[in-house]
Amino acid sequence: MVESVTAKLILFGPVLTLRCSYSSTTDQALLLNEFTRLCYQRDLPRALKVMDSLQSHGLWADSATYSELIKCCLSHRSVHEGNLICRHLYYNGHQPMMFLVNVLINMYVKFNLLNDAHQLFDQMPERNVISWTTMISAYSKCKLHQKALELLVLMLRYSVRPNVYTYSSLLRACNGMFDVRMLHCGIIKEGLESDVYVRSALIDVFAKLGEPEDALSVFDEMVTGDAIVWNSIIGGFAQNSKSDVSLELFKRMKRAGFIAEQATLTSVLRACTGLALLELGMQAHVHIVKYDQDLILNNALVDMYCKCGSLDDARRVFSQMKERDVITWSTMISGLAHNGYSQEALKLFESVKSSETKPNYVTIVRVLFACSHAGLLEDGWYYFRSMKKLYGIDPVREHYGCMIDLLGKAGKLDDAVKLLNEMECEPDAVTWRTLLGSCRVQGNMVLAEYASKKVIELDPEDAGTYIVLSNIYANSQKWDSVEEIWTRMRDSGIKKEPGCSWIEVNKKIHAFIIGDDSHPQIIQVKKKLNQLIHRLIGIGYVSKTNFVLQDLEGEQMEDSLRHHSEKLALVFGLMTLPSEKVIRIRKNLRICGDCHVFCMLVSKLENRSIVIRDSIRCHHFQDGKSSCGDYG
DNA sequence: GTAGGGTTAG
Repeated sequence: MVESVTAKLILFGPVLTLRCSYSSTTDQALLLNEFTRLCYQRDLPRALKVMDSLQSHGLWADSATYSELIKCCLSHRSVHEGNLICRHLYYNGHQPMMFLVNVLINMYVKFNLLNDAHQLFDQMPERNVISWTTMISAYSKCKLHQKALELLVLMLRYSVRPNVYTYSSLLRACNGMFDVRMLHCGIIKEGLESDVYVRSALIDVFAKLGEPEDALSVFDEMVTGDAIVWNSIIGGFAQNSKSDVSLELFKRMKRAGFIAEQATLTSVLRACTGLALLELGMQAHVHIVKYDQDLILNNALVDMYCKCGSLDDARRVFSQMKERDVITWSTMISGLAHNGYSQEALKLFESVKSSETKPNYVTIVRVLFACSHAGLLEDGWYYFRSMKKLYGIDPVREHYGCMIDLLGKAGKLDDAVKLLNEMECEPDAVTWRTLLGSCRVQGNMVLAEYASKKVIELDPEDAGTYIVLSNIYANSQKWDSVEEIWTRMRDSGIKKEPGCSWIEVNKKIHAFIIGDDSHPQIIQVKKKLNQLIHRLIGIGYVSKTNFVLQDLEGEQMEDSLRHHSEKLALVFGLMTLPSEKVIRIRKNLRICGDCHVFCMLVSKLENRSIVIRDSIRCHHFQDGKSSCGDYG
């Protein structure tokens, strides 16, 4: 490493030694003065010229002056000039002060030239905590967490004590709880846990690793905080599917007198998206108007409107955006498909070509998702086969997953299996679950048994797999096998997630859970539901009894379907919302075939628009039809 | 004097 720096110096040296015109001490002092003046004026070109003359005299200015000049290089992103300064400082075996080397290392880090930074670091005769922290921070930012931790061990070996800067940098590099616990102990031992940066890093890393309780306890122990720590905790919960906690914390933040900025509002939108809270999301939109050209916020807004099933609003925000990036396009493509407009999604993707944006692998995943959601087999094959050639993107698991779904749902299970076997990466639980889903649609029990075995091997805790398999058996009246599955689930302590639907009425969220009568108006709701069912039967409604999970007969069988949570939420909506208002429901699981028919008929009978977001898509019911076509 | 924090698609 040292050799390469020396090589740079030799290359640079001889040219400059020719320009020697100053000789007396006064001249030298004047030259140094001139240099300092130019550096503080940030006049980079002239300062560099004078630097040449200094070098030919073997003169060096003071460290603060060079530090100014380097700042100037950084603000202009002038890598070449930064290199010239570095060579000058090491010219002729000169050793710059430790402080200045730290500044240089930092410069290389900011230029993303980690090797150059590390080279200077390696040849330092002495290093202080700042030298170490600069390198650790650099590796943390590049997600080279192992390297960052190695440097911590080394610095301790050199008896340099880490400080709050070191720890806050290091925490960002953690990707396992072991490292976090170890660092957390170090932080407490050194008495550094009250530092606000350390705390926000701890909160972020706990949230990132799916330990929101730990994140919250670090947050709650804090005596003083600032807006960014609030953003950390609100964002942390929003990213971990704990949107309700995130919104509660947002309320607390406002009560504490903090103003919501872009980052806060983005997380709040994400939380609204997670809970499908359109009304609240729209309220947030009002506060966002002053940041109307903030790209990240607008992206979050588009996503919120799409996932809350309000496509017109999403389209409006999208079309008014002055700047769009790959996330904007991917979000809108995905959002259209999510709401049943796959053809429009593909058209939009075609128009990405005339924009400046280059699609990335996520964009292609969303395009294939659009194809699979509408059964667009030919389009799917076209995009899948051409992605490498047209966009230079190699297919990964998610791309294969969409294709397997597309083929399987289109009845081409053999082709789906063939593609699964051809995958360059190992299929994971999600891949096999996708195939299993297709087996349910196609009623292929043999393949379903094989696929579910694979899913259970890879993800034994997932209740959904057992449920799908039990559904397949139930459809074929194989009640012994159904019973066997349920026994197996009981024995392994795996619990089925109960079906739950939520509806927002008058700024309050009402939850309806299957088998749970705790909603205060549940008796009226059920009574009204029964009346509605009778009226629907009058116009031809027949319960699709094969969606029942247990071996029940006749009346009982119909009853358990009758009380699916989305039906209860829908009836509650009919009872409480004004007739012109769209009824919007979010459900945690997929909507079942019976409820799907039920909603279509209700939309016609009651002349209502109904939007139900289930675990993978939005269904818009209007005038007896659903936006998802046959691909529910 | 030089080193550390929050936000968007999957």
